[in-house]
Amino acid sequence: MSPTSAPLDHYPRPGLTVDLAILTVTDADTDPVLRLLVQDRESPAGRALPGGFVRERQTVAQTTLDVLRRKVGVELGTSVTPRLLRLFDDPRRDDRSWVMSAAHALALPSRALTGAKGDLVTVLPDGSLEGEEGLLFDHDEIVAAAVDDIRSRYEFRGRLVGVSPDPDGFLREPFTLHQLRKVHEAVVGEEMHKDNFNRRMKEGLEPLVEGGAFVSSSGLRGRPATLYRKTE
Amino acid sequence: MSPTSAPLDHYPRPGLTVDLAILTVTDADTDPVLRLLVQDRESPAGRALPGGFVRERQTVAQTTLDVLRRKVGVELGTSVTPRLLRLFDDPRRDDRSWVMSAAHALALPSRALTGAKGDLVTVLPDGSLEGEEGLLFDHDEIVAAAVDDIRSRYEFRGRLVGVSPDPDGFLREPFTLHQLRKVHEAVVGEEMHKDNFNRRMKEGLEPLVEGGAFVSSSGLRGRPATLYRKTE
DNA sequence: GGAATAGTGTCTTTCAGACACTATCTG
DNA sequence: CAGATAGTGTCTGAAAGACACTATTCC
Repeated sequence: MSPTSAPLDHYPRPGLTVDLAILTVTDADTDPVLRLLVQDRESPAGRALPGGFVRERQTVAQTTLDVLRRKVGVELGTSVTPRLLRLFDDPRRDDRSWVMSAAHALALPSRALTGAKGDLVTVLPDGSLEGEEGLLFDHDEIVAAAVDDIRSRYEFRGRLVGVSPDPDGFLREPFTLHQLRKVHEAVVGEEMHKDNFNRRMKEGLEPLVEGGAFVSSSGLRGRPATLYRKTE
Repeated sequence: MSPTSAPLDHYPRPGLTVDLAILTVTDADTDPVLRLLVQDRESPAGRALPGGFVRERQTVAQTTLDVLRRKVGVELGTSVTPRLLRLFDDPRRDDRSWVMSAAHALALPSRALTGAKGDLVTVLPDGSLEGEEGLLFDHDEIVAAAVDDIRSRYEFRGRLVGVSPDPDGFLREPFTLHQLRKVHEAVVGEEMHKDNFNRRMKEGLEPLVEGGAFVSSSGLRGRPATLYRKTE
């Protein structure tokens, strides 16, 4: 960064926005579905991801919180951890001005999105959005990158690579292994073997055995399942 | 990106620079060593990575080529593929102006860096730079991220994860498995088992058997090694 | 008892890690 | 021949995939 000559501000600068692909899992404890927040826009009319400019001397993290508050209508603490996907830098991507987008993926539990402006659209197993024709700008690309990103964190890729039980806190603790598996299947879009899944997940979990903490998870019949919470 | 209201250019914009952690392997075919390009600077005096501002309506890729030409003194085609590491966005990281850095890692064969301005500093196995006191700005962080990045692409992480033989073209084809292993060891900073390494790498290679294409690789004595080139 | 769900045991396959051996060259 | 390097064969252990079985509940 920074040139060897003195004047730093003599050249035109790009506008910089933060666009957020906000992913969540609705009904995580009963019937989990991976969904993405999409909003309506007016100036270029259509559907798009929430986003906003990085204001003076603000960071990307601050801008993320700002977008969540002003555009999404959700107040969140600093526990939010957006993941940078790519920098979208085609100078013609917005014909009104020279604007780059720092595209981020953000995974939030659905309870953090109650009352959020926009629609939670189902992400289909092939990664496309149910019922969406095509988003504005290059936002379809951002969505594809965000879905790839979250799936790569939940898939059993390779073997040694550890997959933590519920890294994004979609489920409220404690939860059963059945519930956890259904969440993972919703995110990845593929079914998983019950026994193998449980075997691997148990390493990052500890059972609640205090006073028969069991629950008849998915329905009415059947043996009650052990409740777990994350270790550490 | 883009707000719902009309005026787009009314707010201050950040300067945006591209900083390059240029990694290479010197003497790839004889005695490979992982090195990083570091330059002297004057305005803040010290050592730093090459970098430069993104000029009007330019892309990151164009800026990368521009930095390579003007700051490094190397002319390269569009085959260059920088990898975005992080966006360094602390508003105080440069006290002269509001400047963000899109930090990129770039792996180049040493022959592409002949005559480059700056020093090729050895990257030690622990990831530090031999003989460097500390780079300007947050460039030490960028170096750490770049070394992690290239190592993650050469390590055998997990099992199924394929590691391609020479993704950055450090070696000129054809090469022996011995040469290839020494290059991987130089990048990762750890020794590897000869037999296991060969077994895995052979999947991405095909032997040259035309007319006894053998070479006495690492020295003078011993059985000559088979030469390989990458498949596809 | 029967249906439904939870949980365990274990066999097979795959592949990394490790070791030992054979093969082919130079001097 | 000895020394050096290239290359192969094979055993072991860890972990995933798959299947079958047992356990506990509600009806």
